[in-house]
Amino acid sequence: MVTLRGMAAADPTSVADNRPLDRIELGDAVASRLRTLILGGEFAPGSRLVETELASRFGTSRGPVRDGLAELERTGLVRSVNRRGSFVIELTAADVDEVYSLRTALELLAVTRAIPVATTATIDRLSEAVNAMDVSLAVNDAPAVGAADMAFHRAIVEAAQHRRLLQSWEGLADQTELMMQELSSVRPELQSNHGHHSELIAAFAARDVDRAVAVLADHLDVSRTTMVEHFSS
Amino acid sequence: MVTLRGMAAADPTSVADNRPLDRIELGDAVASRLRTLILGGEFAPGSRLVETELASRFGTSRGPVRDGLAELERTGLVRSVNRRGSFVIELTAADVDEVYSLRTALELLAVTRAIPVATTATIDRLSEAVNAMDVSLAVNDAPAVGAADMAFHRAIVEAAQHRRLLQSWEGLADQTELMMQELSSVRPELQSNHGHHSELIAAFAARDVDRAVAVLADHLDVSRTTMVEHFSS
DNA sequence: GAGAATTTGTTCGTATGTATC
DNA sequence: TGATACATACGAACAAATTCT
Repeated sequence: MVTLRGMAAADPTSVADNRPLDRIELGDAVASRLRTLILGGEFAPGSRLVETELASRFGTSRGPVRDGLAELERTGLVRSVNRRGSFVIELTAADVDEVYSLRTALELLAVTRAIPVATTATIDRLSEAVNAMDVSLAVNDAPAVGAADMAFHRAIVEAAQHRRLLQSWEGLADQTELMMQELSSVRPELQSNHGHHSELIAAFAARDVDRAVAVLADHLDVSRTTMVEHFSS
Repeated sequence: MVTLRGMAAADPTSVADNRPLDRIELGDAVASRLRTLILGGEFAPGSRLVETELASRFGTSRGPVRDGLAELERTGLVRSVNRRGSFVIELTAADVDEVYSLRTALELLAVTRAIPVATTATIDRLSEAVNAMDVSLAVNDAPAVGAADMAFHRAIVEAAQHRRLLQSWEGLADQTELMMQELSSVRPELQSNHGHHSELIAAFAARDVDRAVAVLADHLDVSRTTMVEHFSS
């Protein structure tokens, strides 16, 4: 029977985001906590993620754990094989190349679409992200620097107001952050390209798409080179 | 009632999707068959997808149905809201714009990376897809034309040998095919740009990246314009 | 607005497939 | 290679939330 309930529902993404933690579905909570554990190094790359073990650790049953693992598989942090289980991804130089080439394509599209619709609020958000990065740099908190760096890039992508673009980009964000953690734990001095970030904000303020594209492409290329080098050795 | 498991066991060779159902998990089977139903118009855009109804239709429990719905949510064909259920997406002109702008960015990256590593096998696969499209055009099988068109573009993306690029692109393929079905059911004469496809193959054969990028960008822009126009009215 | 019905989220038991000794 | 242990895939029932009458 056709009911009236099929009508357009509210935007699910806006519902899921800022909500008290105990109201979130367990599957999302599992994904969130497991993500933190992986990015924090608790589960090293290649580790097996056993459903029953995670279920008892998080105090739920295996159902929500399956949901959470599926979500993290979507973001690329976890890889699942039929009947064999789930594992934390292991990153090679080829993976770094894939992530950065794709991020470049996506973020260049993002600035192109973002600048024409940017407001002062957009600029403010970018500046805040840079400030947060400076603060974390000052206290030598490498994980926080990486997170702030990604927040900066996320702000650019969000400014494009392009749902599918953001979704694709999010499929690379966690993997990028994992790379950053791995790099900064060995070579903490290689973090940040503060100059690039400021230049990019200036290009946004001037609504100069060409310059923003050039700066961002250069910025990502520098990062990519550093990363590829690290993961090749 | 024909169950997925039962059907696979009874007659593994001739299933509706010509895929070996007995070797894949039920969740994937549900996703595959539900995708065909949606793209075939059985479930119209906006339709509610009730887990219990799908479970009885496919002869499984709700577990695999949930897995299948999650998979189709990943490809963008289905949208789920916490505690409210899953729905077939509804496409607006804004969605068309998003899909095509993102597809353009992804497929331009694809040709750029594919041409340097292309072999004669790559060219063959592209030609086969064009031939399949011609055959379907000759017999006025609109859904098959759309499927063959997407197979052509998929061949380009696969040729880039870039896992994450393919994954991102697949998040748009089903949505594009849904658009094509909706368009061709109303304006069947608007399908195909055969000239563009041949030109693109020529550019591949000549290893001319610049020309391939130009042709593909033009091709996608023409398609986008047609689509946006249709979905605006 | 309250209660009933429907539907989703969750839990747990069972069976099958995988890995190991 | 064969048997055993273990983890995942699936099914069925319970509980909570949303929608409809």
